[in-house]
Amino acid sequence: MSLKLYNTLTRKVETFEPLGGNKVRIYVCGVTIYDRCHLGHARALVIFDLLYRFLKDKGYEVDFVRNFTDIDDKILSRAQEEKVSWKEVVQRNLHAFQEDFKDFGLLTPMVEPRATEHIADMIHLIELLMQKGVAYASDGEVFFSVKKFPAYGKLSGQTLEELRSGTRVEVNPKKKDPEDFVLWKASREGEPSWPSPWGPGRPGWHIECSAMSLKYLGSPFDIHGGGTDLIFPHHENEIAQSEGATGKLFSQFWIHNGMVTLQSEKMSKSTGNLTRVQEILKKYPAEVARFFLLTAHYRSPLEFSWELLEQAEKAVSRGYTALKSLREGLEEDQLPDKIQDLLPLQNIWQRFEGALDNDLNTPVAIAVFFEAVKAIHQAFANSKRISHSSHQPIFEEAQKGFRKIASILGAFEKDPNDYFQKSRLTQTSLTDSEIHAQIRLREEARSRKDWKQADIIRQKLYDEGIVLEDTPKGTIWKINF
RNA sequence: GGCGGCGUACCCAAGUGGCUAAGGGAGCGGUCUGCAAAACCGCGAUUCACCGGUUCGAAUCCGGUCGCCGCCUCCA
Repeated sequence: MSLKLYNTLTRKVETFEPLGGNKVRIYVCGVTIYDRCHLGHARALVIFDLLYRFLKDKGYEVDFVRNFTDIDDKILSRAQEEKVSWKEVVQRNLHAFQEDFKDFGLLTPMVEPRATEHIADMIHLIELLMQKGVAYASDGEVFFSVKKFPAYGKLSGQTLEELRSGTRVEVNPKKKDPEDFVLWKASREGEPSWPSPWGPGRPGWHIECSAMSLKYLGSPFDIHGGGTDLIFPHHENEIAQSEGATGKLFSQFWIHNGMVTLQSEKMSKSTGNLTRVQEILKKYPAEVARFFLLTAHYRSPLEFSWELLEQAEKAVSRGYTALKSLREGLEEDQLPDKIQDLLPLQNIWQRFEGALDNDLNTPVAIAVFFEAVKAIHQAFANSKRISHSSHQPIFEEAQKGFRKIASILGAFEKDPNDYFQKSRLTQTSLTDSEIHAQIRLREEARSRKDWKQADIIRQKLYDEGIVLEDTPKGTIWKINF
């Protein structure tokens, strides 16, 4: 099975083959830490995390780099607004990032470089660009000369003229051509600055990603990722800088994820049209958010609403319910003696992998998972459970497949009981033992057929966010999301 | 204006030339249950924005129309 990915550079789905044998090198643009992250950031993080997991599973040795932009105009203006130091803004939002994403199942990248820790690398790169004659200094600033790089526009599919016609920003008079972009900025009074051959200043936005990716991955490397909104100008400029400096191809694949929308409009920090990760985690486990982000293909826009998140939660619960039956059936050696339809349970991993091989088609991959979930439910609902079921090998195989799938999705990895009972803090103030005490009281009421009292207890728990289910094995409880 | 993409059931979402148009959620009827919940069974798009065309055959290819979105400015 070979992985096919849509390459923005060629605008085609292409078979992915690493440049360096078994080694895959990926660079993904991370976030600028001037504010709390919203769901759009989460989507990019989750999608590239899935790709990372999938490549590792295929046996590749993956060098995965994801940066933090910790110096730029927004950070400075935020610091000014709040009358705190820019370092404080950075530190606070870095903590917030870690807090927001700690339960998202994001694998730790090989390196998470920060721009401010690579100033020297950027200066070197700029010097190299100056030597090559594609960059020029002007009054303490350094610009990249776009017309010296003939391939400019190859990623965004636009010619220089086309890009020019759309120019809406006022032109910095220090530039020779309006499309030139800044590599190094002169610092103003009170702004952070680093010494450089062109005077004290700070790096432009694009140069950090070139410097850090080239440093940790070399070039060419395999995959460069980020949101579609980064294609122009950020990634276009990265290509210009990196290829201009090295004379070599920068990245062979460019993968871009679609935007998360809110009321059909792109989520964006600058417009305030957003839902923060933090808000979502108050109502749902991170796992539900992660699952939700994978329900659409990564290149499509994904509309967020609380109703859609609720739908995702229902789906996750359904999955866990099946995993719970399967797990307990195997543990207790009480498995169905009949299975109506074996197909959905066979080769689930292969079919799941096949879906992801097709340009990371997570909706199909998830559908494969749910076909198997349904088959488990059917078997357990429509057949007697016996010990030493002749179907045990099939169920064991299915469980292995589920585990493998879960390890790629980064969801359904928990003990189902933990998912149902511990996956978030509810509004409930009740402790485990208090809930069990209530359940025991209700059991007593039920045993004397005092249905009224039993229902009062159940309703009381329901009001506390706890749902009871009476099963043949006794009453169990779940958090009601 | 340029570039890219989308429009599939009540909602979300796959399918990119040919088995009965996946999967999830909601709804309705039924089974189970003291009642619920969960789960199961059944129902639900003769149809894929619209109009033409190509083809033995199209949601899938081509042309046009309408509507929506992203980028062209900081942005995942």
